[in-house]
Amino acid sequence: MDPAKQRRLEAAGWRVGTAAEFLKLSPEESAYVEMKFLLSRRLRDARLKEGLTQAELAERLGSSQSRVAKMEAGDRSVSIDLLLRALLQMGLSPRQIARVIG
Amino acid sequence: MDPAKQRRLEAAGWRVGTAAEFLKLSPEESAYVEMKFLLSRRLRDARLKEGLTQAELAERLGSSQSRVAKMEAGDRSVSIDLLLRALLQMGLSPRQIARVIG
DNA sequence: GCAAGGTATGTCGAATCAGGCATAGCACAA
DNA sequence: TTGTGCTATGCCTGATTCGACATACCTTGC
Repeated sequence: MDPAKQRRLEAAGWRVGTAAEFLKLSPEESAYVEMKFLLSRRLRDARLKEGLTQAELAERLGSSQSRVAKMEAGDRSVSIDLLLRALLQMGLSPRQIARVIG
Repeated sequence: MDPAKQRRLEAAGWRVGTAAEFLKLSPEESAYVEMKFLLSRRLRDARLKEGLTQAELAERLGSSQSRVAKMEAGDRSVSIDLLLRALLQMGLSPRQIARVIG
């Protein structure tokens, strides 16, 4: 957020902070959520790069369109395990995956 | 395995191969298992480096000694999610974790 | 030998996560 | 507008994973 906007909001009585602050996440929880977010975004990029729909990717993964949507959204019901398996299935190497989270 | 030993075994009628071959793992499955193994070994190293017993680490993680043993063994019942959370709890940064799997 | 401290293994009930279905939302062409 | 293709969301049910407990299995020192 740009500083000017933040000043305007705070002048209007709003408190401005990060999602982690709002949700009272510990540093470890924040890092976990961040890693998950990065992996989910990478999955979406990989799918779009191959010109696939969520349904097509789902079929390739042996899953469903709705689950792919949730994977890409970093939904609470999606584990990092699932994201990692999906990315490996998309042909990413462990090294490439490491670059995503590091 | 050293070549001489392999020759001896094969001369005795044994077939020699990798775990992945024996278990008929796809490349993706192999990579997944490998990542999990690397993470579990890193957790053990981190624990020993701090001079903790499994029980002490378990308490720090809000878990149990038996589960820590399984984490370090890369047991089937242990998810990569759990290993990642444990490593973050041990103070590793996402960057350090990336170096483990990459 | 055996006792103690640490680690591994098997099992359980509870919690979480999986895939799948239904359907809502959303953008765009006809 | 309506229809069509794609994506998002809510819920259900079964599978997996969780922490926990009991107990077996080492080592090491007595």
